[in-house]
Amino acid sequence: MSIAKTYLPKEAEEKWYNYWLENNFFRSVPDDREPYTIVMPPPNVTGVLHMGHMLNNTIQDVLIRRARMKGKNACWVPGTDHASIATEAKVVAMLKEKGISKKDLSRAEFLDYAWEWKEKYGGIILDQLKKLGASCDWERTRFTMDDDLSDAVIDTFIHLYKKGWIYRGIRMVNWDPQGKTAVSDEEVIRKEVNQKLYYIKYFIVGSSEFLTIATTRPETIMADAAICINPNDERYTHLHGKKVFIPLINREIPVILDEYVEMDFGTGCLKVTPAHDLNDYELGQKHNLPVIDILNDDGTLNTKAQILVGEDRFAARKKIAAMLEEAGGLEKVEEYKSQVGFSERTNAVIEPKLSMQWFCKMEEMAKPALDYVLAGDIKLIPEKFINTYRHWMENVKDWCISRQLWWGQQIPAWYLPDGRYIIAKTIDEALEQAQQLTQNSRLTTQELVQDEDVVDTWFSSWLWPISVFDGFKDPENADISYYYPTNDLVTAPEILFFWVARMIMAGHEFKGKIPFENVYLTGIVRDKLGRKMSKSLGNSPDPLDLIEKYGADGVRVGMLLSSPAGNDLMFDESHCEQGRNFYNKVWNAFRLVKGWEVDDKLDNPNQIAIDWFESRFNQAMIEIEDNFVQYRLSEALMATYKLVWDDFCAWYLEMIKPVYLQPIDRDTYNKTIAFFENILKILHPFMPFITEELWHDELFGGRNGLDCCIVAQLPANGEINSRILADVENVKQIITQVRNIRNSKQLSPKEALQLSIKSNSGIDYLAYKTILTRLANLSELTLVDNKLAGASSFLVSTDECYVPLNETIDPIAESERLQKEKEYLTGFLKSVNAKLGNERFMANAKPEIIEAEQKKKADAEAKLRIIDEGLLGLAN
RNA sequence: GGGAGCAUAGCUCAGCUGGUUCAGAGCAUCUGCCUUACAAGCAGAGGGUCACAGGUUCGAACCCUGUUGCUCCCACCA
Repeated sequence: MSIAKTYLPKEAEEKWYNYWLENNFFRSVPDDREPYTIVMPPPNVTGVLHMGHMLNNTIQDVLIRRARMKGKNACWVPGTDHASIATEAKVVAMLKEKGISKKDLSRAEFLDYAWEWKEKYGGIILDQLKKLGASCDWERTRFTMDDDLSDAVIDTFIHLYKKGWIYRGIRMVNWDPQGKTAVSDEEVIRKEVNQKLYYIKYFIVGSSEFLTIATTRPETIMADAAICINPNDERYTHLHGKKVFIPLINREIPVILDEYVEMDFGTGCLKVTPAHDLNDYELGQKHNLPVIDILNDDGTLNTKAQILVGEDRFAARKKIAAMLEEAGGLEKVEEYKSQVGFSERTNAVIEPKLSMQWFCKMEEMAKPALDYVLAGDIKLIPEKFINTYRHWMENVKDWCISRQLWWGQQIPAWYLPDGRYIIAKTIDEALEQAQQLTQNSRLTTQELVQDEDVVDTWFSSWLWPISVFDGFKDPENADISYYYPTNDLVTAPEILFFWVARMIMAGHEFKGKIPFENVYLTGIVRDKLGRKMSKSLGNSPDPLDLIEKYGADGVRVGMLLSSPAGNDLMFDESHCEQGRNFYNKVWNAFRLVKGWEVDDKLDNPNQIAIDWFESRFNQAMIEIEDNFVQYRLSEALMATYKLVWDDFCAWYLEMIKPVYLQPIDRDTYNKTIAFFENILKILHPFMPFITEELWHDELFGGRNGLDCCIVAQLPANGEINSRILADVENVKQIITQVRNIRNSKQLSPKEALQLSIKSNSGIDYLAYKTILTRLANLSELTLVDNKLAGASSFLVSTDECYVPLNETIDPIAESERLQKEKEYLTGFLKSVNAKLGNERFMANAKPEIIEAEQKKKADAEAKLRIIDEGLLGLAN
């Protein structure tokens, strides 16, 4: 039977994922063990797996799997977010294709379609995560619009309302004319855009004079309520108290005075349009100006505009400009760069719009949430985000939580015929309260109208760490008591405010506790050119294609290889290739060991190699653990990678590998299998599939049933023999040097060489004879007391090594080589001596540093002596 | 406009409270090898005035100041 040279992951991936599922390895229920919990940032139901998800969920899975293998009760809760705007937009588009308009549907009918859509497409992204190997407890899968979770949303709304933290008011909000809803400040993305600055003439009433204002939005002139100038602006004192005509529609508006206007910006005259600009609104409030809203919800002009009614705002802009031009009302047009807000969800240009919305007060909730982070109760990784977080929390603004949509939790406000409203969970409760309020017991539910709006999606996801464990329905239930607070949250810095900050607030407000201990903020996945990977740019590879090509293990390794926390990840497919090469290396190490035959009669000649690797492994375990503690996952992986590839494959296996077709002794064999098993364990969190596949191979005892790698326990810390580690370093150097001689003399690797060592360090190289002979391909190894003339020589620490060759050594060249080395050592020694002779150094440096310097000095002096002897020998 | 961060080999990044380890890793590169585990491999090698300019220090990639370039976050200048 022969085993393929390359490992093909596909079959194993499906087999083992199903096996894990069938045997409930992902399942977590409270027990005596210590819990380790992660709640997955719920991806949007509309989402398709992208590289950001891949990175995020790979990290979470590595953490979860490692915790599981450390004996913790690991629970990873998956789920999806209903994403009201995005989903509603998708459903509207889907209906449009069917020839159905949202307007023609009742709310209930629309929601039926939406749920149908969700059932059909909403699970796709979670299924994709399974391909990656995500070991979530799928039985705990939640959706932010599950009945329980929606109940929690309504309950918290009522709770906060009762506290006086939720209120209703007319405010200037960010209006998304495409989604036809308000969005929160955080959902507005500002981008610099090239615009035109139009200079428009406003004629003064009763005069042929005019003033000029500069605006980027000429289509809003019909909504102007005043022109504002700075009272100190001497250019315009003659305009005080005057009125001007709005061009084209000739409506009279006053000239008002306010120091808000910058004299040296533009023309120093500002058109005040309270309905369409936040500052203008405030200015309007101050000066009692009327609010003239000339826009419909979809961004077209309404009848109040008087002209261009029904035209889209951007079409109207061009037309107004043309009309002004024609009427001679346009002085000039300049190119101008300015910030424009775009909707995060629909990418439409945000329109400031005055409307009645629900708000949630933030100030009091922000305070404790900030304190948790500043006090270190919650750690942000990397720490640099603490500053950003603080800045936001200290300047937090009230949260506009209502959305003019149907997909989501409907606001539990019930309006009475007289316009007053009741906040209640059900219509019956509302009726009861309404009857009391109005003293009218004949009031019926027919007369109550529920608020049409739904709450912001984040108003449900901020409850996620609590609501997934039913912490609202049943605050003391076994799950929430056991799993909450969760341990790690892995998410993108982009949603630090949207989500992370608000979860902390909710955790404090509703549980009196932090929701998680550590927040690992991943970077943004970018392409090689540094551009953010996005669907619209088309620069993002399809993760499923990558898995198909490199295997899930390969992609996981690829994602992790260069992704330090908080730093952006320049994604390069070659990393996945490296991941694939890596598991193939493991596969081939397996093939090697698998091919060995054991002879029980043989003695073990490899004890020293075994002792060395054991120490090396234990050393690496500490290093890896340390990296995990610091959330340096890519470094933990790299340490593992080097341990497996370099130490285990390139050194250890080569040291003990029997000659072709020769059997191996029982002891070495068993120890090697044990090492390999440990390697499978530490690799498992990174590469779950191949490790599980090998774990069950006959080589490792043909395990079956519940004995799986996924639940194997990581090896305990073992002893580290630093002496052997140091000695082997010398041995390895000698091997490399001999190979180097062979290489530089262009000798065949097959040609065995003689090696003589004069061991000044006291290392007994004969103990390493097997290793040296095999790896350096020696015909003979001897220890000598004297220098060997006429041989190629090199120094490893203070040990002199001689390789006699069938050629005469050129004494001049050799002398030059030694001279060069001597020069370096002398210089080095000089600097060390300078330090040791420096009073200030001796006074200020730490003792261990001084000690290290003294050791360096001794080493360098010893080497110098040896070189001098060599030079002397050559001279004779 | 305010704030934060980054700048180290061709690329992606380490470099912990300043101490020579003539600055490290992985990948890529170059040379030689199809050596019976692996060419998705093996062996070996080369490669950096640590962005620039000053300063502090016995000593600076690391601390301070300035300059340049880049990134991100926040902000209502028409």
